[in-house]
Amino acid sequence: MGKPDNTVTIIDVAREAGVSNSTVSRVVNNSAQVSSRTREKVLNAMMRLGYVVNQQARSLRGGRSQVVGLLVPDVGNSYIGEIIRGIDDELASNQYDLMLYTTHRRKTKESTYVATITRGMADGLLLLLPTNVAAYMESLQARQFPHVLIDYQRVDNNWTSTLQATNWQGAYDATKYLIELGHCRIGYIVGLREMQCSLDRLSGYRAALEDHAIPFDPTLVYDGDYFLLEGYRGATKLLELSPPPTAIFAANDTSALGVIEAIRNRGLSVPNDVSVIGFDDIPEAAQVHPGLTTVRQPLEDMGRLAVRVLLKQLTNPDLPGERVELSTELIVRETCHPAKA
Amino acid sequence: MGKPDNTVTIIDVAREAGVSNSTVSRVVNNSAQVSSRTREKVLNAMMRLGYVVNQQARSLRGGRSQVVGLLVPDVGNSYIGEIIRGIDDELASNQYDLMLYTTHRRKTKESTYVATITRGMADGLLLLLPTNVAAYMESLQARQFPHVLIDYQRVDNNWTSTLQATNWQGAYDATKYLIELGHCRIGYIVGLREMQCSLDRLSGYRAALEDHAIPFDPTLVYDGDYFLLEGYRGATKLLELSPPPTAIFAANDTSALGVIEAIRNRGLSVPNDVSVIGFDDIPEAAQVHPGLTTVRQPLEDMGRLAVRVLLKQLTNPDLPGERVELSTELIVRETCHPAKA
DNA sequence: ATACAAAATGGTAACGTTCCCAAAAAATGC
DNA sequence: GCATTTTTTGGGAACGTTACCATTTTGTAT
Repeated sequence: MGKPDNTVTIIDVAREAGVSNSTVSRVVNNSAQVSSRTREKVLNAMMRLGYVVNQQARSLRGGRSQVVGLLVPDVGNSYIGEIIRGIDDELASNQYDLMLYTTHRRKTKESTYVATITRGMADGLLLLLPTNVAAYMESLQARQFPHVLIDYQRVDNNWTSTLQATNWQGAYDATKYLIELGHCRIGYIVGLREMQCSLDRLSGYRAALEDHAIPFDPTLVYDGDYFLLEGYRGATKLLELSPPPTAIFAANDTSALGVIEAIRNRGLSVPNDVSVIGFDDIPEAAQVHPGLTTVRQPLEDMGRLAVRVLLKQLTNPDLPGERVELSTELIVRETCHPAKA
Repeated sequence: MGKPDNTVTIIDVAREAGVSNSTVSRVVNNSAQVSSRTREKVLNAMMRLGYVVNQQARSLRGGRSQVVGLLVPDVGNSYIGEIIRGIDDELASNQYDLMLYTTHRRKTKESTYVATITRGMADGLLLLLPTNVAAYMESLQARQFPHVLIDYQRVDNNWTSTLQATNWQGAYDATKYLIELGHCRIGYIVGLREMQCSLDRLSGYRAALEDHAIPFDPTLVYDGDYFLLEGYRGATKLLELSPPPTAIFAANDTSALGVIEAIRNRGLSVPNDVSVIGFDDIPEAAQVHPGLTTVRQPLEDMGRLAVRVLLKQLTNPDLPGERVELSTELIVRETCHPAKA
C-alpha cells in the first residue's frame, strides 16, 4: 500500500519473503521442488506486493512470449468475426494474447506483416484467408515458424497446418437439397475465384447437378466476390434470363442477402417465387426474415481448433503439419420452397 | 543464406561492420550523431545479416514496447470493423502493433483484460464502447496509464481522453430532415440505454420534435439493442399502432436494416409507405437497395484520431486528457420520401 | 604548431527473468 | 554417529538492448 508506482520485481518478492530470487522464480513457474513452507511464504509475499511477471524479461531469457499473431484480410464481417471469437476465446484460456494484423487484401501488406510477426514477439502465426501465401511460405518453413492456415488449402509441404470446412460437401448438400425440392434451374453466385474454397464449393454444386442428371448451364453461374452488392447484381442478372432460375445458391450468406434483395426488388417473393440458400451461417442468417436456409460452417469451432493445432505445434515443434477438416451442416430455415409444378 | 536459424543480434552487426554495439544501436535508433561513413557501413552490415531489432530486449531496457492494447466488445460488425480499420492503419504507420482483446460484453472479462494490459506489455490502451469503466478507471489513473475511450463520455477526471461523434446533433439532423419531409409520426428505435451515445441520440430526436412543435409520443419509441433482430421487432410493433408512424428512425444502421425488413414483411414498401433513416453509415448502408439514408459517423477517422490522441499522450504523459468530438453528416440516399398528404 | 572545442565512437552496467551449478539442509542406511 | 543420498535453496551468468560516461578522433581558432 505504501509503495509508489514502481513495478515490483521478483527480487522485491524475494527480499520480502526472505528467500532468493531463484526460489521465487521456481514458485512462479511451479517448476522444481519447493518445500510447502517456503512456497507459502513466497506466495504471501507476492500477494502482499502485488507481483506480476514481466513477460518481456521472461521471453528475452529465451522462453515463450505468450503471444500469437493473427493475420486477417479484414475485420468487421460476421464470418471473420465468428472465427476470431473462437480464436480469441481459446487463446485466452491458454494464457495467450492476440496480436492482430489486418491486410485489407493488400498483398504487400500481408507479406510485410508476416515478416514482422515471425521475427517479432509472436510465438506462432494464424493466417485467415491468406491471399499471398507463396510470398512468405518459404521463409516460414525455413525458420520453422509454427503456423496454421485457416481456409486455405493449396499447400504442398509437410510443415504447414491447414484447417477448413468441407466446402465441397457443403455445396453438394445444398444443391442436392434444392434439387430434391424439385428445382432444376439453380443459379449459383461464385465467391472470389482466387480462393480455393470458392472453387471447391462451385465444384460441389456441379457434382450435385451431375449426379442428378441436370446438365450444367454456365449462364446460371455468376462470378461474385462474397460481398452483398455482387450478390445483388448477380441475382438481378440471373433473373433476367428466360426462363429465370427457380432457386439461387450463393457462395456465402452475405451475398445471399444481396440475392434476396434483388429478388424482392423485382417484385418477386422469397421463397414463393425463388428459393435462396447461402453458405456460412453467420448470425444474421438467423435474424433475417424469412430465416435464411444455409450451409453451416462451425466458424467459432474453426477458430478454436486452429488455436489448438497451433499450440500443439508450439509445444512440439518437429511434429508435421496437420490437415483438419470440419464438417458442414445444412441448416434449413425458411428461404427454400418446393419448386412450382 | 549460409547462416543457420540463429537470430542475429546487434553484436553480430557490430562485429560485421567493425564498430561497437553502441554505434549500431545509435544507427538503429538514429539517435545521436554518427558519421555518414560509419552509418553506411552499419546499414550495410544490417542488410547483409538481416538484422531485426528485438522488441522485448528493447522494452525490457525501459523503452516503449510499441504495442497498443485495444479492448472491443466484439469484432464482426461493420461499425467496429470500420473503427478498427482506422486504428490499425494509423498504428501501423507509426510502427505500433495492436493487441486485441474482445470482451463479448462480459464485464468481468473487461476489467480482467484491462489489468492484464496495463501491467503487461502495452504502452497504451484504447477502449471501444466500454461498459464497465468504473471498475478500472481508478487504477488506470493511479498508474497514469495512457488511455483513450472511444464512444463513451461520462468521465469526470482530467486524465482520460475521450472521443466520439456528435451523437445528439446527428440525431437532431436526421429527425429534422424527416420532419421537413412532412413526417410527424416518427418512430424511434433506441440503442442500448446503458450507453451514453444511445441517450444522446434519443435526446437529439426529442429536441428536434420539440423545436418543430411536434409533441413527443412515448408509444413511438421502442427500446432496441443495436442489433438487427430488435430493429425488426421494434418496427413490427410500431407498425401495429394506429395510426402507424410514417417514418422510422433507427439508432444505428444495423437495426435500420431490421426495420426495413419488418416493413416489407408487412407488405409495405420503403420508402413509399414508410421512410427509414439509420445512423452510422456502415458500408452495407450503401450496398443495400434502396440505399439507406443515414447519419454518417466518420468511423475510420475516429479510429485514426483515437490513435493520434493516444500517441500524443504517450510521448507527453502529463498532458491532460483531450475531449474530441467529430461531426456527423446526413447522407441522403433512397429510403426517405416526403410524407403523403 | 598548439590548444581547445566539438563530434564520433567505445566500454559497460542495467532492465527482470530463467536456469545451470554448487552449496546447504534434510533424510536415509549402515 | 558417520557416510551417503536426496531434497531444497542460493549464486550468478546470460538473454539483447540502451544510455551514461569515458575515450578517441576530428575540426577550428589562435
